[in-house]
Amino acid sequence: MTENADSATSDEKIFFYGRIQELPDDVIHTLSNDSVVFGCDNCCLKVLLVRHAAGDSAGEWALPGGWVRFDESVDDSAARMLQQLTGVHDIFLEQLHVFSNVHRVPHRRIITTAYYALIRPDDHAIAAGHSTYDVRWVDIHDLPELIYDHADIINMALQRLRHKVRHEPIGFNLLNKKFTLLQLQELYEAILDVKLDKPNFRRKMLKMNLLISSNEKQTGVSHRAAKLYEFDEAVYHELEQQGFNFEI
Amino acid sequence: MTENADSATSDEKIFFYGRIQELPDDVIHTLSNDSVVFGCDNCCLKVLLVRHAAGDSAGEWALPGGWVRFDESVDDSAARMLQQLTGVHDIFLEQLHVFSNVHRVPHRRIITTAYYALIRPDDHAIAAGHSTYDVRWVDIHDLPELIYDHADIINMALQRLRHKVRHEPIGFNLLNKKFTLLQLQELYEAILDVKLDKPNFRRKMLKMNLLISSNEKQTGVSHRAAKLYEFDEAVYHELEQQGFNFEI
DNA sequence: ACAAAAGTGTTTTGTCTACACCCATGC
DNA sequence: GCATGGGTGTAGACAAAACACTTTTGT
Repeated sequence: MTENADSATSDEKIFFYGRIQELPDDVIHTLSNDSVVFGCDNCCLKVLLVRHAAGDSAGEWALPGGWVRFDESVDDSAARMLQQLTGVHDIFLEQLHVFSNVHRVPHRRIITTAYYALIRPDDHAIAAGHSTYDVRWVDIHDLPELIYDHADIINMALQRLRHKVRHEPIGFNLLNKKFTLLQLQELYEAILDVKLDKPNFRRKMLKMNLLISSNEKQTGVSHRAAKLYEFDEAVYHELEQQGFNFEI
Repeated sequence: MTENADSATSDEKIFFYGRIQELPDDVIHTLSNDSVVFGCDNCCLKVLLVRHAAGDSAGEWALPGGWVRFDESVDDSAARMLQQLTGVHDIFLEQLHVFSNVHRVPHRRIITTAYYALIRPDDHAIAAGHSTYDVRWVDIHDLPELIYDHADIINMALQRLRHKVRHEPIGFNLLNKKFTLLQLQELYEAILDVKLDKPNFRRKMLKMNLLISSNEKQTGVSHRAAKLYEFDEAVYHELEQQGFNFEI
């Protein structure tokens, strides 16, 4: 993963690549990346969107994205972009799909590899605090109009997230390291847009043996404090080898 | 889907793009496609590989692949390549992953979008009958050494197939339109590399209501002829809307 | 008759669901 | 003491696994 975040000029290259007429020399001009960054706050599923503060594209919302440099893989370019945007690395980041319709960007041929990323509440602030551009968490039910095919990209990302979250324990990447069972349940309810039965959800989760019960408890709540759990990645990978099937 | 299969020169462009030093003008020079074409024969899972008959790459096996033209999407480029290779269109064809390591192809920067395809026994002959190049079905357990990162690509495709086949009824694309329940079972056994219980498998399948029982029976077998079934796509899409979950 | 696969039935075991219930804590 | 969520128990419906069994057909 390349990591030369010389912000001043790099940021210029990251956002709204489509609108920058003079491209840098070190990028592949037909290839970009775009990321759907999911976050979960107050039981709402949100997506990170960016908007140019000024210029002819002012006011238009888009997914954060950037160019692919000659000296990096496409995956790395997406990770670099995310690192510059959120300040966080080692984020859950996976390829979603290549969007390559000939006319997806007017007057240009730009093929984009779309990614989806999951980030924890602890890291939300960093993302939202970007200065030069308008960067904002937007509720998934309340998306503005977006440039190009970015709405399609979000759509597919959401479908993929919904599907994947039911078959693999990736949801944990949307929670802080330690969480209560109810938080986990509410996360699933937010993503899948369903109501789940509390006792049954608890049992199902606990029976999988994927949760390490820390000895800590919730603090600052006006009711009985819940136990905090952590996701046990090691056990998961073991079980995975044995053909274990995570199902929610 | 573009369909100008002027074989003579087009075939030249399709195979072994990596070895062609002079690229055509109408393609994006950094972008290719590669497809893992799965077929199932005699209860064996196979992959379609190609080999140059002559030249300095003679004897080296590779996935069938080609360049992406300026006037087509990447998906279309893969479909076109497959159509030229197998003579069949409307094949099951899905994006797998973008492979973009900087050094995946020596001395060049080529980013490939990998696909996986499923084709029916009825169409195997066409594929294998290609003239100019060596095109061959190879058992998945008996793969030769492959150029570049093509082994990785097959690996990922196999993983994806195994995963997907358990959660979505895509396996039917590897069988002819009409099939017996045992053929279906053997298909699953070949893909997943497991033994399944016949009575239970039958019941599970039939209970899903995804099979139309034609009134025809198997012919030319030296035992009681089995009923032939067809996959009912219409019913599947209905059930899918209602949140139906195909699980094997 | 026998082989080979088609197809059915049954018992056991476990898992999912729905819902009733008690527990701990802050206000 | 009551609201709020934490956490447990349980009966009934339902589905999975294992395996014994009968039926049909070609040789």
